[in-house]
Amino acid sequence: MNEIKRELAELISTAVKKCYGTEMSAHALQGYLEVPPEKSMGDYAFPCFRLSRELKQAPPQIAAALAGSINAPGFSTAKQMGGYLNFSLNRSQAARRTLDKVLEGNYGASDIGAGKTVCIDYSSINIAKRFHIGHLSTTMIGHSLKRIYDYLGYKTVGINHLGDWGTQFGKLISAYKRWGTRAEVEQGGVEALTRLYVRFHEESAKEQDTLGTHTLEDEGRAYFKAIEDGDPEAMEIFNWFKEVTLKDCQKTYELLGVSFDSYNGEAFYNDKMQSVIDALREKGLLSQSEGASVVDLEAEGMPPCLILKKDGATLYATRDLAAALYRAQTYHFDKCLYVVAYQQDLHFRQVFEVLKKMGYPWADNMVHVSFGMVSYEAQTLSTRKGHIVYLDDLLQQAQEKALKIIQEKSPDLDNKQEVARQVGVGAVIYTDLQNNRIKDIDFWWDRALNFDGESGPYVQYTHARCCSVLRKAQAAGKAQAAEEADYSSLSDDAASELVALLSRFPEAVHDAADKYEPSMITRAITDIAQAYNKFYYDNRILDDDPGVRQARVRLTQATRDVLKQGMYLIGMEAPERM
RNA sequence: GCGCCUGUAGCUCAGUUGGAUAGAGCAACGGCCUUCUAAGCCGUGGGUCGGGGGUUCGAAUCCCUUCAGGCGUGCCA
Repeated sequence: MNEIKRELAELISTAVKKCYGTEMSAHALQGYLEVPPEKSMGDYAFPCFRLSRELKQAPPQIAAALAGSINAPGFSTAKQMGGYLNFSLNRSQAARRTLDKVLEGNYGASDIGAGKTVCIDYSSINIAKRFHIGHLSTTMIGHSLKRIYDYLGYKTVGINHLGDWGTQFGKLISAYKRWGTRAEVEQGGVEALTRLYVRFHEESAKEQDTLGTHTLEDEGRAYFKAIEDGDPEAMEIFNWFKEVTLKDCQKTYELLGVSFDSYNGEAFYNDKMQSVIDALREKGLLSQSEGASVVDLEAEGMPPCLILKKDGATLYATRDLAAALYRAQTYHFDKCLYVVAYQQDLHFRQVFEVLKKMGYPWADNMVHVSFGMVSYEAQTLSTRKGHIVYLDDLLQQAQEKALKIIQEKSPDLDNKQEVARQVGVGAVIYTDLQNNRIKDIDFWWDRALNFDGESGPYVQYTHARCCSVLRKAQAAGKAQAAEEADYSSLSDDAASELVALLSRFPEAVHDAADKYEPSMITRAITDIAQAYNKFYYDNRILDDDPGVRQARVRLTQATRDVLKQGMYLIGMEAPERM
């Protein structure tokens, strides 16, 4: 994966053999290689403490012995520093190799996923609810993971597991039939549906307080029963509500650049649960407890998994089991990811455990990719209290702010609206994928709309800056053939740091996939942008010397490509001017 | 009560399967545009890595314990 590390590991392996006569696999040694805390110590370090036991010698002596027997001119020098064996790469050569590799194209891509399928369950919106900031993480983490796995050669299936089942939809139909009109819903979209739903609750509460009756609640339940039974009128209205919701959300998805391969949600699995229940019975896993049918998980240290209520109705877990089985049969996945907030941690552990008990070997390939909660100015999000930030409002504000800055700083830009969209939306996405997903997010407007420092616009700006330099290079007809580049001009600290970061980008992509952590890519491109900006100030790219100029132009090209690819992998667009 | 997660600079967070003097950004203050995009760059200040034990040549990282916060804990999803 990282050629440089691999070769260093081979050098160490050979040296160990030569000095001590001991066989140590380069592959194992490679894992020990690390980056020293300071540039002056070298580019890679090998801690010899790990070998002292086996080689029966003190670490500094091992380091000294190995350093003495390593001789790789033109590649790297090795020296002993305390218990470390430190390598200083030949910077020109490292630059040449890294840039050649990056500029080949598809840098960081891989075929390790060839022939394998990953299902990703993300976003999973609820019908008749507006898209708000609480839905952003599942949407963007899932979308990013899809792009990352695609890039590593996997076949990916993006699934929007719609929340389209439950009594609330019966209530919604009841409310619509009592107080709603077709035109109102056509025009108002999800907001109109939400108003109807809120009114239902108000009227129902009023009814119970003043009359002590439950006519509305009963009516809502009856309509849900009608949906369950496939009543044509109820189904017609319900399906229409679904369309209205999806149409509304589609606008936001388009803005975010997010798409799905399947919208099979809870309703879709309605007729697929009986076979799950039958299978559980057959395998003798179902037991009765307090009137309900459950799978006992006491041995696994978990509360029982509820499969059927005492009235025989199915539950959330039943539906998720049916969905898992369907996905296994339909997609033959090698991995099935659920990008869902950590509140549902226990639920997924139970469902996965039940699948395991059912004897499905693929049960081990189910992963709950959990993430933190979103609050708004230190308080819980609440639709009813109006303490909420809708995603389209956030994206709108972000775009407006971006446009204002563009008008200030780049009044001559042609496609201001377009760039404002890319930058505004990019800022929101970046912020969402900036930190480890497990962290809770407390939303504050000023933070969300921060365009300075470590931010989406910062990375985009650096990319645009690269593009600008490259345009100038092109315009001046100064683009030279690759062979003429003088890589020794990339030996300064700023350039070699940038080269080192570029060389580690493929590892970041792999790590992000392994850990289901898009933020690792966000961080990698932020570091690269920082390194480039430093390099940019220390050096004049379009130097008069053709060889120097060519080397710096190539480094700029490589930076642009990696930034663009990295942004793509987290779902950001990369404007060429801003 | 029990289970899971989180705790690092004033704030938001990084910190690679344990490694060298714990790093960024924001905020504060001070510099840098007659040179390729100043949404940028450079500098200054700022830390009992929640506390206490332990393992180790070495701990922010692993183990135990304790404190604080969040989430979950049977018929919602």
